[in-house]
Amino acid sequence: ASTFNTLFNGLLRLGNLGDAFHIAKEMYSNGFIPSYSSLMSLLRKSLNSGNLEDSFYILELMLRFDYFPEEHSLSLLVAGFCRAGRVHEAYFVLSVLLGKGFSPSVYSYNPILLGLCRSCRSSISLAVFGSFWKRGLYINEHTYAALIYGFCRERLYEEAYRVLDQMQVDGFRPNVVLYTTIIKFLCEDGKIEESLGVLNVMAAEACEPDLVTYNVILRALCCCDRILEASEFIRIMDEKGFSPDKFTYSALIGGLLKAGRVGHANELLLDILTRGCDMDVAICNIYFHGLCREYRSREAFSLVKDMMEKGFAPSNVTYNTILNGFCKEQNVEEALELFDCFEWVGSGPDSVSFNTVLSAACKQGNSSIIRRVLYRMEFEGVKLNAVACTSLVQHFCLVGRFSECFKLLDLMISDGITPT
RNA sequence: CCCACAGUGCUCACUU
Repeated sequence: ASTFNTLFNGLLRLGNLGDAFHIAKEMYSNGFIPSYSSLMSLLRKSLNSGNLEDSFYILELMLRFDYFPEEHSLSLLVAGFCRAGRVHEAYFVLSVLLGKGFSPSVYSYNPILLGLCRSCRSSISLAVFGSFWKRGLYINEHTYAALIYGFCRERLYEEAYRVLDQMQVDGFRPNVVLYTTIIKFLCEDGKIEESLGVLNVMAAEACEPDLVTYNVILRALCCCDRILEASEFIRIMDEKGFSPDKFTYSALIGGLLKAGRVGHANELLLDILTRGCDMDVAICNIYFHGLCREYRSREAFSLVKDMMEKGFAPSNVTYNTILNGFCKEQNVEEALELFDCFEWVGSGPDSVSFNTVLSAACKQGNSSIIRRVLYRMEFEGVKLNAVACTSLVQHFCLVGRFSECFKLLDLMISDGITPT
């Protein structure tokens, strides 16, 4: 056993997690027991490296030795799965632990509730919450917040308000973040009056709105061309000592553009850009988008390159905007070539990047480009989503290839993609 | 003791 332990700890210290895990498994099959602290150390390192799979198996091995994980590590694993959209696995981990008599903390089960809510399964989330409640697990304001978030997102406001009431009955006070969440969903759903009502509730509850709250409301007001009310809010903000940030500006400009106030939007945009304090990507992207809308996408692209020389860091949205511009000008083939010219950030081109070119190719009926885009998506591991499927279905219907349409519909059903 | 959980802007098809 001491040989194994020495080896295990050495590998661990070297950061060779794979082999360390292997040794631990060997120990298990030979009837030796590694120490709790060394297995926890392995789990922590694995989690820090961001590998959920390995971490999962390490935890599984620990459970075979009847070791429970540290709360913090467990929450990292659970939250990691949830963030990756793998709520199922997170839930599985937690239920196994519950079955063994372990009592997880809010940090481990709140992410599951939120994960369920993010995937539009708020009712299930509520049921899970109910079962946790019955087991007597402690809950906190985030527990309620997750449910309220989910119900609002699914536009089930009655349910959301019910949870909000219950929360207060249970002795928790809703905070700014929670109220702002509700306000945001109401605004997105076009229920501005109701969202302003929530603002009044906040005032009654002595809960002060913050800059985020105001940014949400300003955007909503600008979107439906209620500029006077927006200016009134700006005055109030000023009175309260809030100074606008980059979110405020992009919310205002974006909202004005949505309302078709191109002139006002440009005025504000140029004002900010020429003042040129710190260049914000999102605000620059709005400008690039404006150029592209006027069929000046090449100009936009050279501008991006020039600005990069001066230290500007484009985002993937910047690149997607340029792609969209090229496609609008019917240069779809060239847009596809641009994929290799961009210095993509993070995990590379995303579904919007591909959808932009794919939908343009579908509109043109250019099956050669469609094939190449699909191939590349496969290669990059980007899955077809509702937007991509809709574009393709439309294209196949147009060219009379109905069998392909049905194949796509099958794929959508099996992948759980909701048609629009 | 610390650490780990929720809210805001910019880009894609359809719809209009």
